[in-house]
Amino acid sequence: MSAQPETSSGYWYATEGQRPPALQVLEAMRAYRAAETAMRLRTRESMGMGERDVLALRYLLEADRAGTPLSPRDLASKLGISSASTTTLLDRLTRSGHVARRPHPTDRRALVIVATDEADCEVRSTLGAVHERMMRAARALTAEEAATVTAFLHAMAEAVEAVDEPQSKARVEDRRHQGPGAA
Amino acid sequence: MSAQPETSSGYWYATEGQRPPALQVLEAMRAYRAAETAMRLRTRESMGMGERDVLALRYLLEADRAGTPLSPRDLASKLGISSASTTTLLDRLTRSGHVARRPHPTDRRALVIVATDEADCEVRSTLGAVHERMMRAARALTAEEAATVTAFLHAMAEAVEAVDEPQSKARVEDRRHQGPGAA
DNA sequence: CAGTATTGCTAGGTTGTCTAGTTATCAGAG
DNA sequence: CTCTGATAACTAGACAACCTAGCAATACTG
Repeated sequence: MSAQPETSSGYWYATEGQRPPALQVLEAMRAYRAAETAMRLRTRESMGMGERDVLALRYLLEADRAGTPLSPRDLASKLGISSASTTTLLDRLTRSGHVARRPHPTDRRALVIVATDEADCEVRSTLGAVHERMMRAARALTAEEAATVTAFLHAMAEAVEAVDEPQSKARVEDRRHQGPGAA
Repeated sequence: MSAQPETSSGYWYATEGQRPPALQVLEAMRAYRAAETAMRLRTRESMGMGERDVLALRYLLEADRAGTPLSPRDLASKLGISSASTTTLLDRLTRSGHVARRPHPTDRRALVIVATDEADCEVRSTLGAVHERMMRAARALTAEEAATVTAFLHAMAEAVEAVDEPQSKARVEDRRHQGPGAA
């Protein structure tokens, strides 16, 4: 976690005891990410399921609430896994009592996956509190602050999303020598 | 993994005129997380390795730069995996030429893992640009804005971290007993 | 009604993780 | 110095979750 200063920037705040605000921000991002990852791990363990199962359950609950239940196909595309994996995932979730397969009202070869009340309660008890706390923190911001944070997060998402890939997923040897020296 | 936030949000506050800023913030958080997840997936595929391998490589490079190289044991605890998994992980990374096992200077049963220059270049070329863009976005903030964002992120991390309240496990009877990743 | 597309499931194979046990080395007690 | 327990990394075997390929049932279309 060494946040070393950019040598090119030349500014260094060591004597003031304060580092450049930009570094503090990025470090806060990292800290949040770490905290979230840890939370996910705890959830995963507490519910005795894998990461994907939790995510699938969240999608299902969300869809249930929205009144647009999901089929295994929808779930597969949302999760980015294959149809076969979705079948086994639903087997797991069905066996553990979190979801149920219902026949599709109009398409007799399709299914509708519904989350059980137990799953709803369980997810709510583990993730609802977290969401509530996050919401509280977000509500504590003034409108201006919220706008600042939102804009920044969008900028970050854009920064992460913009991938200029001069090289495709070809072999690695091709780009072993181009160090952008951007550090 | 682009979803429906734009449509739903636009649909939503079109009549209201203003949506609660807190919701916008939380949605921006979600959007950022999705973008980052997608980026990780791209990186993972571009480098032809698993998620953990990339993370391990980042830890190793970071430690190398800090002058405090890691042993397999350190890596295992940082990654939260077992000693055996670490061995196979190092086998993979060694075989692909990303790291090398060196003898520990003082402890003859221990090892020191060093990342190769190729790995350094590779990670820099894939993640360096992203980091640079993030840094630019962070630097674009005024000191006040940065303070706001930092404080908010810390609040969020705290919200996510404090999850140790008693959960009702009443409905949980048929869960697995040996969850993956159990420490 | 025939032909194609789609849905979910099954079979077989790959990968990454785990637990348990082994070997080599270290550190401390006698 | 030697013996004993702890530690570091590795090996072996098993398991969970994913994938691709292919199948039966059903929907849609000409």
